[in-house]
Parts: sequence; C-alpha cells; structure tokens
Amino acid sequence: MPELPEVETIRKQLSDLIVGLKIADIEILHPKSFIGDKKLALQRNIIGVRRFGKMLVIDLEGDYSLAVHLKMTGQILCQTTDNLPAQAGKEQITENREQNKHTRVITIFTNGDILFFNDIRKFGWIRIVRNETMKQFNNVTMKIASLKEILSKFGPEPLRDLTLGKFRKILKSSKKPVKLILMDQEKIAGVGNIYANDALFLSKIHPQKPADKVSEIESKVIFHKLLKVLKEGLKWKGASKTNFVDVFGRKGSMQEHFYVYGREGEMCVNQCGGKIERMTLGGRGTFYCRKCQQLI
DNA sequence: CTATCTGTTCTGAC
DNA sequence: TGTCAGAACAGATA
Repeated sequence: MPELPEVETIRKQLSDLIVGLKIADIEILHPKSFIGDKKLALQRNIIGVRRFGKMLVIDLEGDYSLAVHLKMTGQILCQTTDNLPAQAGKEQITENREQNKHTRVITIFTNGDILFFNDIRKFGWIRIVRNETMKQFNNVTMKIASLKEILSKFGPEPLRDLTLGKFRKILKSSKKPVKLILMDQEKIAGVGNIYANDALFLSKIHPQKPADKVSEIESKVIFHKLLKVLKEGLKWKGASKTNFVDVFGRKGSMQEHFYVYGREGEMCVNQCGGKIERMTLGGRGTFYCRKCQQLI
C-alpha cells in the first residue's frame, strides 16, 4: 500500500533513472490503466519526477505530464541497461523486472530502458495531464485534465508545507475521528492507513477521538509523531507488508518497524502489558493499544 | 470449495 | 453540503 514514504522512495529512484530519457513507445496492455492519448507523450523527453501526496508526476518536455497513482497494488519497475546501483544485492530482489501477468503498461525509452507499470488489482492508473506551461487551448486540449486542477484538491504536504498551526486548524474543523482526518487526502496529502495508525499510537491518542476534541498539546504531539513515522518510512525505504517494491524490485523494511499496524494480538511495544487490538474505522483496519490510547 | 478480508479513491444515494 | 455504503478488482487467507 504505497503511501507517502513508498511513493517518495520510488520518485527519487525514478528521477535518477529516467530524467533525460525520451519516450519511444507506450504499450497499453490494460486500457483502464492508461487514461488519455498516449501519442501526447511519445518522442518527449523526461524533464523531472515530482510527488504530490501519493501521486507521482513525470514531467515531459512540452505541455504535458504523466500522472501516476499506484492505489493499492501498483508497482513501477525499471529495466535499465546499466542495471542495479552498486550496493544493491541481488538477493534483495523479490520482483523480476520483466513483463508478468500483472503488467498493465509498458513504457519504452529510445535508449532501450523499459518501465513496467504492474498492478494486481487494476485500481491504479497513469494519465496524461496538461501542465501549467500550456497557454494555447483548442477543443481537444481543453478536455485534458489539468494538473493544477487535480492538485487543488490535495491538502498540504506533511514534510513540506504542513505547519503546526495549519495542522491544528485542520483538526479543529471536524468532528470526525482523528484517524480519518489524518488519512483525508484533501486535508493532508500522502498519509494512509499504516502511518496514521502508528502516528496515533506514538501520540497515545485513540484513533476514534473526535478531531475537534484533540487538545492543543495533543495536536502538537500528533504533528511531530506523524512527521517522525513518515521519516522512518523514508529511512527504511517504505513498507512492504503486501506488495510494495521499489523500481529495482526490492522490498522496503518499514514493516519490520511497525508499532501497531498489523500487529493484532501482539504485546504493546511500550511494555504496558496491553495487547494490540483491531477495530474497523471508516472501513479500514485500525490498530491500537487500549491501555496506551484511551478514548476519554 | 466458498466466504471473507485486504485498502485507496471515486461515485451515487440520502 | 456532508456522510457513508458500495464499487472498481484480484488474490491471500479462513
């Protein structure tokens, strides 16, 4: 389940590998996985790779970009001519960087490098968007989604624009359970189930606590713990509890450092004697220590 | 074998 | 305008 740290891990690697390359062809094996006219991307140079929340944006020379959302099971794998970074052991590779039955889109560069977009559940997508450089419009280009419009629905980036002041305002503005607010992409971009669970555990705040009932002191704690778990996710190159891999097919190791996520029935790491419990909140698995995270 | 669960985001009903 | 179930899917697990 790629969240901010997983997508950022991919972004960094992708940026090193594909900036400067030119797209020769895009093979669409599953039509729903690619939205828009692929011709707009052909013969274009890659000039950058950005990330907004859980979304990647591959900027092309000219007026278009490719936006990529991995949703739950998406993977991006690079087959490069110069192969792996020197430090990468071959034993770490869990996913072959070749076409498989879950490959939905294949991007081929003029130098022979290949990018595979694999997605078991077919929820993810790549779409052509027009970026801000576009000045002249016609009937066709008007209909292409604009990056600015998509991004206007995104909340602030936790590791960039989110401040404690903004965070407090966000919490105060809703009576919903605080965990749902952390995961609301329109309020804060990039936080998903894993990091929301762990941030609240470290903050000793119950996931169901109404956001507007979180005190000033508590909100400061959550703010800092949220940044802490996201940075840990980055340090461990993402969480691979299910099928996240980086562009080289390697798993991250954040799953070895989870505090509560997926640890139902295990003892609380705070040595409080409590067990980690699971409940469903907003339709998603929610893990917490009843002893450490009281709902007062 | 069937039923249930997994988790991100969008859609449509109320 | 907000809330929430259900859908989009396929595979792992019970």
